[in-house]
Amino acid sequence: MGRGRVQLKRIENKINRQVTFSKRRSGLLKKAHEISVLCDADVGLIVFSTKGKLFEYATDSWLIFHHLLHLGWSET
Amino acid sequence: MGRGRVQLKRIENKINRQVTFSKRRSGLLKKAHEISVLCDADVGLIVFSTKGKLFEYATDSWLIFHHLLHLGWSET
DNA sequence: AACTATTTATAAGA
DNA sequence: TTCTTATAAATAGTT
Repeated sequence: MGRGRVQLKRIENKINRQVTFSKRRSGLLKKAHEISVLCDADVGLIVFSTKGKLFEYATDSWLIFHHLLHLGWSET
Repeated sequence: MGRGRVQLKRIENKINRQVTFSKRRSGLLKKAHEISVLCDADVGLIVFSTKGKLFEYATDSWLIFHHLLHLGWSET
């Protein structure tokens, strides 16, 4: 989107990478919220910056946990 | 987007909700992948359909796990 | 941090 | 349910 095409490769310029990260993180969290509301779906999203800072969205951690258990992840 | 404005509320029509879920899930996974590549970020995304079917995207589960440990989630 | 020119996502429709 | 198209929304580059 925007004024140029997106090349799906790491943005080498550090400033540009940080700015894009901030913009797209915001958009991603918004869309995670929208699909959960519109489609009544459980969603869990975690995003880490290069520096290890955590950003997350979750509809209901426990529902997701129960889903995972049902899928057989209890032994992990 | 599309031919009408989005009302942020549960789509009552089951067919429309399923169609929207399928479309938006695809878009969300794509954007999760894009931000991870463009911004060199670790991302974990899980989406459950109403029926409990799992869809997911993760850059590297172990990296995320290590991030979580660093944040003090080791006791959960 | 705001602004827009464009690209991208997608709601409806076929 | 896959393809198309009009339009809304996201966002890349700019200021």
